[in-house]
Amino acid sequence: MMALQAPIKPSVSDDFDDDDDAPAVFKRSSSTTKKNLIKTEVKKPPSQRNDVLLGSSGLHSSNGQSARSQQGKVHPSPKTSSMRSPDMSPKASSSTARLPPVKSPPTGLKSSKSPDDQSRQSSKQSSVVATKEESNSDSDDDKPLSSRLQDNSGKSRTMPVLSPSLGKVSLKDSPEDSDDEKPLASRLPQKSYAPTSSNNRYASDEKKPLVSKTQQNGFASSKNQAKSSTLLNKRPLEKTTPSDQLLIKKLKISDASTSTKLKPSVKGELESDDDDHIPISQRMKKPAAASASGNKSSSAKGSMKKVIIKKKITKPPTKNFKKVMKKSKYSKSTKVTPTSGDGQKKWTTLVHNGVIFPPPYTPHGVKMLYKGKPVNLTPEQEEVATMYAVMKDTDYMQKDKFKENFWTDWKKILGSNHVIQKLEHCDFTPIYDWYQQEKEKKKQMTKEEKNALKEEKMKLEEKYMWAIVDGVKEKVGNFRVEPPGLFRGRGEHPKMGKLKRRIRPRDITINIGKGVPVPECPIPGERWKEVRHDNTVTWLAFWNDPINPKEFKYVFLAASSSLKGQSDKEKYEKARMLKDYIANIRAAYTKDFTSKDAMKRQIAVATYLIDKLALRAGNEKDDDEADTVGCCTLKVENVKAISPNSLEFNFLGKDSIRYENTVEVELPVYKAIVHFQSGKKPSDPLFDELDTTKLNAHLKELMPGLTAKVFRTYNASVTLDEMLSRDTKDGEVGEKVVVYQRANKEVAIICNHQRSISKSHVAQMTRLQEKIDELQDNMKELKGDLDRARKGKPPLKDADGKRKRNLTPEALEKKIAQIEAKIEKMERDKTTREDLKTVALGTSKINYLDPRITVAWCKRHEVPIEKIFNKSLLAKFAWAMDAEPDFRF
DNA sequence: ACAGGGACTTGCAATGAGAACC
DNA sequence: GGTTCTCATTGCAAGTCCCTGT
Repeated sequence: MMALQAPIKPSVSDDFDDDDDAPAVFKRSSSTTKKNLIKTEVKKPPSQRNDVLLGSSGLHSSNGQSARSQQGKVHPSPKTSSMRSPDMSPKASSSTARLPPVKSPPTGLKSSKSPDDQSRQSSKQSSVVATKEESNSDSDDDKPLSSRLQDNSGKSRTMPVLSPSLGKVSLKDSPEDSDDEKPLASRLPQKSYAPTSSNNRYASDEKKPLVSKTQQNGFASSKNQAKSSTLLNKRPLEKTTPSDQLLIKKLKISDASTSTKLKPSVKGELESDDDDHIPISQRMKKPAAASASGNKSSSAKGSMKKVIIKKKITKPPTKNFKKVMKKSKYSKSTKVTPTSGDGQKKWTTLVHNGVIFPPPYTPHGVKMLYKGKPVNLTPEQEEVATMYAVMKDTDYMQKDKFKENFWTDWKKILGSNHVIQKLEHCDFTPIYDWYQQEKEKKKQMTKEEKNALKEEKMKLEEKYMWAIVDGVKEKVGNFRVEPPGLFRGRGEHPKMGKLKRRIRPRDITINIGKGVPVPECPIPGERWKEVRHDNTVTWLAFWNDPINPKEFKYVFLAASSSLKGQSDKEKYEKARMLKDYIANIRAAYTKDFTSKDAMKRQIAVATYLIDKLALRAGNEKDDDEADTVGCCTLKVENVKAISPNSLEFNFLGKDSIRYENTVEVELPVYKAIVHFQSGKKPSDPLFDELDTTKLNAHLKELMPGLTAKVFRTYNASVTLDEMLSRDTKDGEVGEKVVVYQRANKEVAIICNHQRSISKSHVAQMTRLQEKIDELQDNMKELKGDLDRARKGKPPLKDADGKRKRNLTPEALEKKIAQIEAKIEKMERDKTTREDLKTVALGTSKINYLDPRITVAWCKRHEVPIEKIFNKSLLAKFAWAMDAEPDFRF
């Protein structure tokens, strides 16, 4: 509950500023999350991910290594899994060396009934397989990538896109639900602009359900459209074009032309907005369009137009307040501008209301015990004690580092003469119990009460939710200032448990358009640290992170905004561009595996790993962060060479998620790794000549704008595109969705996106099995009845001794068939669930899979887009909704 | 070259809300 | 109609990578 908030008093906070520095040394003992723990502790089976939590309870076992030593830490034995191959490039497989040989057959989810590991493993393999289909494998692998690649490229590529499709696109015939109005507006524009490829129709307001709109527009849903789409399934053959280059350039270029925007906003609009709302719809950046089409520049500019929409709002009664909108005056025009590059102008006018602060702390007065006796605490002291008390059943309480850091900070607030002298003698239970009660009370509130609260909160926050960027109303992402709390670092973070002090207005820098009113500081008597008018950045506000004052916390627009959409699109365009370069890049690094120049050799091998395994770049980290690594920071101990040519990886990556994988690599790579390791200690860097700056500088020579992370996007999207086109068969929508999920899962595995097993997983599986058993018994009985019925006998009595209805054999057969189908479906669910228990599909969907692949596939196969994208993804990917059915990554 | 500031993307977990279930 | 389950949304930590000043 809210109890935790603290008064704005500075006190707490200030003190801590300085001490961030925690001790440099820390041990990495247990892992933080369960996962981690587990991972470490348990050894898992083969699959890479292994890890996850199995049983663990949360204890941590610490291995106790010091940070530095950490390097030396030992990991559990790795398991080998097969790997997946990275590249799944379209054709893939074969050639790619990347892929490891797979042994097992691919198969889908079904197959995987096996136990987890297995399944997981299989899955990976499957991927591989897939790719390999043709397979062959190994041999090829070895071959020069280039060669393979070439193929790839040749085949699949499509470069197209550029042209916008005009007609097709969006249409939305369907009336919108509620707001027709809006939609129209939005739609119209699109069409009109058509040429641009993407126009975003963006929903204008987030408030409104984008979904609906999109849906409507959407393709799949409507038959008609669908049809049309189906027609074309062709994929463009075009090849790469210079356009790419342009694209790149554009990236850099600033868009000078900013377009016009419509009415710049006026001041106050936001506030007032009550009346208006609605946003804009479409905006898209034309740039995109442009990009797509090769020359973007010119066209882009020209095309802008603005649309204005007016709408009225219907304010829904309370329930939907969220959706309420008003008519908006801001419309969006399509403006050109790309914005990508840095230094470039990102906006012309920017109006917003700043940020909202958490409420001050309200003391609850519940006394904790010290050596069994109640203690009086000041509100400041109580606030921090409560933060700690509330974390009683988290894994953090098992960590000495957490407790130590907390104690250090809390002690400062208590003062040296306080009765409380040792954390061990503290008993926070009374506060914990009070907290649980509050939680319970909250849960018990009636719907009306809950709604009233919600509405109240909404009222308070509404004005902060929106910004007007170049005349268009856009949702703000995180307008709430982070409340004070105990820092929850992931993994063995040396600063876990430290007090994250309250942020005050004087910590915050506001960025807003010139000439518009500066947001009023919500806390009387205080003021902002600074007000800037920097239109080369997209943040609306920032403050220094209290835990690490060198870092910042920014307030940005929401993912659904056009600014974000634009850069998202650029990201994918860059990854698509890589398609045209990948063959040469692979050829080049393959050649350098044996270079005499050590740095070159390291760059080659690192690039290979990044390409093949989708590893992250691996920037250097400070000692006051969790000890995790990426490609460039791999340590000798993280890779084990297994003769004749396999590498076993085992390290903690981003978020301290363990990466475990054993892969067969090309012999020169194997030899190079062995060489890099020779004469080094386990904790020494594997790539001693390398860092991400050098690596990226090199990549940029191969393709403009290329950096290590582009490979992840590329491999993820290529894999999806390929699997979808290869595996989608005619059939029911549900089956197609399964194909999609399978591809999505493959990508998640490639990217090592994990999630912890839910607490109820086992119970759920058990329940499912029980149901299946029950159905099976049921079926057995029916079969008996069927036999009897065929012989003209009446059915036996049921378990309760009651008489059953006398059914005809036909009826019984039908019933049996139904149950069989049901059982089958449940078995499938069970497998899928088991299979996905540690795989997180969401991250790749949000960050790595080009939404146009999905949109095009949905159009081609008449799958409603809402089956794949939820409401927020639809909003985020509004820029991709008019992808042509034949779009290929 | 390089360290470090700075801006933005990516990622898992916690929350919350709605759907399914009993 | 309340409870449990699911899935979407939010929160914020943790990466990547660019850029600048020295």
